[in-house]
Amino acid sequence: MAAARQPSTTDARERLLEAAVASFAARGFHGTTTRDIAAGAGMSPAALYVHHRSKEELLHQIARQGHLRTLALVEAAVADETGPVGQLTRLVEEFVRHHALTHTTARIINYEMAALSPEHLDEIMDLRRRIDAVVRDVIERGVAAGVLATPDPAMTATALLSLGIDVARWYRDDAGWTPEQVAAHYRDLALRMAGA
Amino acid sequence: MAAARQPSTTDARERLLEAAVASFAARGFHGTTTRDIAAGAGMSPAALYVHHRSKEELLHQIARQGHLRTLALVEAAVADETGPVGQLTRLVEEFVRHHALTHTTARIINYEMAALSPEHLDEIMDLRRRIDAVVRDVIERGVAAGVLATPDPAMTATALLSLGIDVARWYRDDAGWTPEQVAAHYRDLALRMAGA
DNA sequence: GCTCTGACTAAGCGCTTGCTTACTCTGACG
DNA sequence: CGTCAGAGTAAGCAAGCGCTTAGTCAGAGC
Repeated sequence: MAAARQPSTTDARERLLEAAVASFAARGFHGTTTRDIAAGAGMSPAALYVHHRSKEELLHQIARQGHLRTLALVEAAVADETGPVGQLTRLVEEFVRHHALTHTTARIINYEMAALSPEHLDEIMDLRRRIDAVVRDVIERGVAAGVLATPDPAMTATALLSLGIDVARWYRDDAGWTPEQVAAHYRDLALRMAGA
Repeated sequence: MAAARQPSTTDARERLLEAAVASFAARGFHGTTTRDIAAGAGMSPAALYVHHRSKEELLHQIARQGHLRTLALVEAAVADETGPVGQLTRLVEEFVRHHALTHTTARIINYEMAALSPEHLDEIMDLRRRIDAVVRDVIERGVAAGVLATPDPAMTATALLSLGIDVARWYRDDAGWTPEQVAAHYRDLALRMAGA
C-alpha cells in the first residue's frame, strides 16, 4: 500500500525543509539558491520541485510552522499558570528558552519575512498579532490587578517580545550561556521591567 | 580647479549610497540588484562603478559609517555624564532614539552583516566589540559602586544592547510612537533592569 | 580652437538563477 | 510477468545577475 512508501517520502520532504532552514539561516533567503538546498539534502536540484512548489513556499512553511509553535507556546504558558505574574514568568522563560534553542529557525522567521509573498506575509502577520495580543493582555491584566506596574503596557509588551526575539540574533551555541541560563536571567529582567 | 566640480561628484556618490541604503533596508543585500541602486539614484547601471568598487563595498561603507557613529554616540554619552547611573540613562536614551530615528540604516548594519566579506566583517565585529565594552563597563562600574544591582552584568549589558538594536526591526515611522517616546520608556525599563 | 580629464552611458559578456522537461528506475499490484 | 505510479535526475531554458568595455560629452586649461 501507499503508506508503506510514505515514510521515506516524508523523509525526503523533511530533509529538504531542514536543508532550507540551514541555508536560509546562514545566508538569508535571497542568498540561498535552490541548488544549495537540494545539495544540503543530498539530492539533485530538480528534486526540490518533486516535494515543494517553489523556494518561497519552503520559506512560507518554515515561517508558518515556527509561528504556530510560538503561538502555542505563549498560549500554553498563560493556560498553565494562574495570575498575571506567574503567567508572565512562565511566558518569558519559555519564549526566551525557545528562541535560544531554536535560534536557527527563529532567525529565519523573524528576519526573512520581507521575502514572503504578500498573501503569505498577511497570514504570518496575523499570527504575530495574535502572539503580541497574548503578551499585552497578560501585562494589562497585571497592571489592572495592581500586581504589575508600568506606565505603558503596550510598549512594555513590545519591549518584552523584542528582547526575546532578538535572542535569536545574538545567541550562539558555543558562547558560554545555556538557553536555561539566558531564560532565567531574562525572566528576572522581565519581572523588573513589568514592575512585579 | 578640481574642487569646483567636486560638489556634484560627491553628490552622485552620496546619492548612490542613499539609494543603496533604501534598497538594502527594503529587500536585503542579496535581494537588491546593482540596477535597483543605480535606478534609485537616477543613473545608469554602470554609473555605480564610477563611484564605488562593488556592491559589497557599498554595504561595507554603510556598515562602517553606521557603526562608527554608534560607537561615537555611546562614548559621548559616557563622557558627558558622571557616574554610572547618569551614564546609563543617557546612553540608553541616545542609543534607542538613534535606532528609532535611523532604523533604515540600523536594519542594514545589524541584519545584513553576513553579506560582508570576511575581512570587512572582521573590521565591523571589532567596532561592535568596542560598543559592547562601553556598555558592559558602565554596568560593571555601577554594580561595583553599589548604585546598580544585577547578578550578571555581562548578560544585562547584552540585553540592553539587544533591546536597543531590535528597535530598528520593529519601529515604524507611522506607528504612533515618536523616537523620543520610545527612548524615554526604554530608559526607564533599562534603569529597572540594571537595578538602579 | 585644441586637448585633456573625468562623469556618465549603451551595449553586452559570462555566469548563475529559479524552475521545467523528458527521461530512468524501483517497487507494488494484478 | 506486465503495468503503472511515483521518486528522482540529467540537461537545459529564459531571465536576471554583477560587472566591464568602449565610447560620448561637457567643461577646464592653455
